[in-house]
Amino acid sequence: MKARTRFAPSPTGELHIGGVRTALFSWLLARHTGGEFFIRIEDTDQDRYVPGATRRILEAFDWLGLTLDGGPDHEELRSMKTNEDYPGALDDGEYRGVPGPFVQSHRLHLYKQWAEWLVEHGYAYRANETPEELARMREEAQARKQTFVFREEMRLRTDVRPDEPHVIRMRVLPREGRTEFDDLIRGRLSFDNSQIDDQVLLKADGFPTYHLAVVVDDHLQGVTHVLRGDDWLSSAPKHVLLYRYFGWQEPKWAHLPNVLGTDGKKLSKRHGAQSVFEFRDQGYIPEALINFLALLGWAPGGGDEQNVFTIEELIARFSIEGIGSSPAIFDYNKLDWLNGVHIRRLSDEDLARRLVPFLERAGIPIDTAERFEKLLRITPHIKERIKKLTDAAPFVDFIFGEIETPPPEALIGPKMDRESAIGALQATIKLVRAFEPFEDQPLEQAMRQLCADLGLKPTQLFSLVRNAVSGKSVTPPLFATMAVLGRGTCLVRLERALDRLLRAES
RNA sequence: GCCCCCAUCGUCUAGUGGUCAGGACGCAGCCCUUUCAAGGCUGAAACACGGGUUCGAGUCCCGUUGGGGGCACCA
Repeated sequence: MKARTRFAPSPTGELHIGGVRTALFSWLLARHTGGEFFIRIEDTDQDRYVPGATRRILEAFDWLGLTLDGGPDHEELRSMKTNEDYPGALDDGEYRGVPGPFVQSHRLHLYKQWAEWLVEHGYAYRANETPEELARMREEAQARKQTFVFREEMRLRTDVRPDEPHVIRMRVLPREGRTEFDDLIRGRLSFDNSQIDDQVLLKADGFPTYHLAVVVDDHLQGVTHVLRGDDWLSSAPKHVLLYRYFGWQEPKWAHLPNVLGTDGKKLSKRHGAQSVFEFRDQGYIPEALINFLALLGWAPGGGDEQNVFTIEELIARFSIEGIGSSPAIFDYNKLDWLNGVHIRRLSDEDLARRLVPFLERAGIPIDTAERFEKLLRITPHIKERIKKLTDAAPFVDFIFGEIETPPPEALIGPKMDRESAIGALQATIKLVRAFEPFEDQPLEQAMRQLCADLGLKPTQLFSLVRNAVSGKSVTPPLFATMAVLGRGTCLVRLERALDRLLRAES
C-alpha cells in the first residue's frame, strides 16, 4: 500500500530533534511504500507564530536530505520570510495530487465551512464563555477533585448568535460509553467518553484549533498514515470522533513513543543539542543523525543485528511493525560513534569539502585551491581520527599556519638526552634536505633506517620529529603529514627546533 | 486528582511459550601500532516486583511499583 504521509510542524521555533525523528519515520514509510510525503505548516496560533520559522524548517529538511513531494518545496517558498508570503497560487496540483494550500492560515475558509457543517448536523454547537469564565469553571471542578470537561449545558449563555464572536465546540457523542480505535504501535485503545472534553474546534478569531485542522486537512489531503508524537495520544479520540461525524475514512494511527533526555525526562535544553542546526553546527553529519534517529525506537527485527544503515538501506528495511512502544533515551555516545562511522564512509573529496566551513570557523581559512589541495591530501589520514567535523581543526592547524617552536622538554624523547636529540635532529635534517621522493612511504622507510643507524627506537625518533615539525605530540601519521607539509616547511621547523635545542642549557 | 501509555544489560535494542537471553554504544583487558585514532579478540553488564495461566514463562492475564504523556479559544 502506498502511504501518503505528512509532517505538520507549527512554525514556532527551530525544528526539534524529536520532531525530526517523527518526520523521518513518516518519510521512511512514504519512501518504503513508494508513496508521498509532504510538509504542512500548522500556523493556527497567531500568538506563538515566529516569522521565518517555516524557512528554517525547510532548510533543515534540505540539510537532512528528506525530500518532499508536496507542500512548500519551491525556491519562492524557501525564501519566504513569513507565512503571509506564501504564494497559494502554486497550488495547482503539480504536487503529485496532494491538494494545497500547505499553510493552514491559508485554509481558514475550509475549517470554517466544516465547522459550520458540524453545527448544522448536530455534532457541534456555538459557545461564548470568556477565558476568565472558563478558568473559574476549571477551578471549581478542581476543587471538587474532578477533571474539567466542558458540556453544552454548562454554557452561561445559550443564545449565541452566529454573527457575534463565539467559538464552535464539538459535541462528544454519545455521552456515555467509550471511543475505541486501533493504533499501529499500541494496538487497540479505549477512552471513556465522559472524560473527553467538548473541545473548541473553531476559535473566536476564526482560526481552527489543531483538532479540527488536522482532521480536515489530513482528510482533504489524502493522508493515509498519521505518525505523530505520543503526546497526541490522549486527544486522538477527539479526532476519531470527528472522522466519524464527517463520515470520512480514518487514517491509520501511529503514535510514536517519546524521545527522552539522559535523565529520563523529556528532551530539553539542558540535555545539550536540541535543534537540528545545533547538531549540524556541532559537527554531526546528516547521514549519522538519520541513522541514529532511525534506531531510536525502530529496529529491523527478524534477528537482523545491523546497526549502521545508509538512507537507502533504511528505506528498504523500514516498517511500522519495527517501531517499539517504549520511550527511548537519547544517547549522545552512540550518536558520536555513528557519526565517526559515517564520516569514515565518506569519500576524501566529500569529507574535505564538508570540513572547510568548520576549519574556517576555527580560524583556518581554506580559501585557495592550493590550500584545499593540501586539505584533500591529509583528509584520508584524519578520517578515522575524528568523530565530529569539529574535531578536525587540531589535526590540521599546523599544516596551514605557523607553529610555536616546541620547548626542549618536548623534543627530547623518553630515554634520550639533549645530545642524542641534537644528533637525531641533525641527521633528520640531512635526510630531509636531500631525500627523494618526498613522499609518505619512502620517507618512512628511510626514517626507519635512520632509527637503526642512530640506535633509536622509532617512538623516540618519530615523536621528536613529530614535535619539531608540528609543534604537537598528537598528529595524523607523521610521514603523510610531512609530505603534505612539504620539504621546505619541514626543514625550517626542524632547523628551528635544532636551534632551540642547541641554545638550551645542557 | 483524573485519564492514557510504557517496562530485557548504564543506553539503543533482538526475542512473538522451551535460547548458554543475542547484537550495538559505552566501559575494562589484550593484540596491532611512530602519537592519536581506527581495527581485531576477550570480558563485566539485563528479563522491575508479586500473583496467576501452562508440563514449561522475558514472552499470555491481573495487580503493585516505577517512569512518561495528557487534562487550553497551544500545537
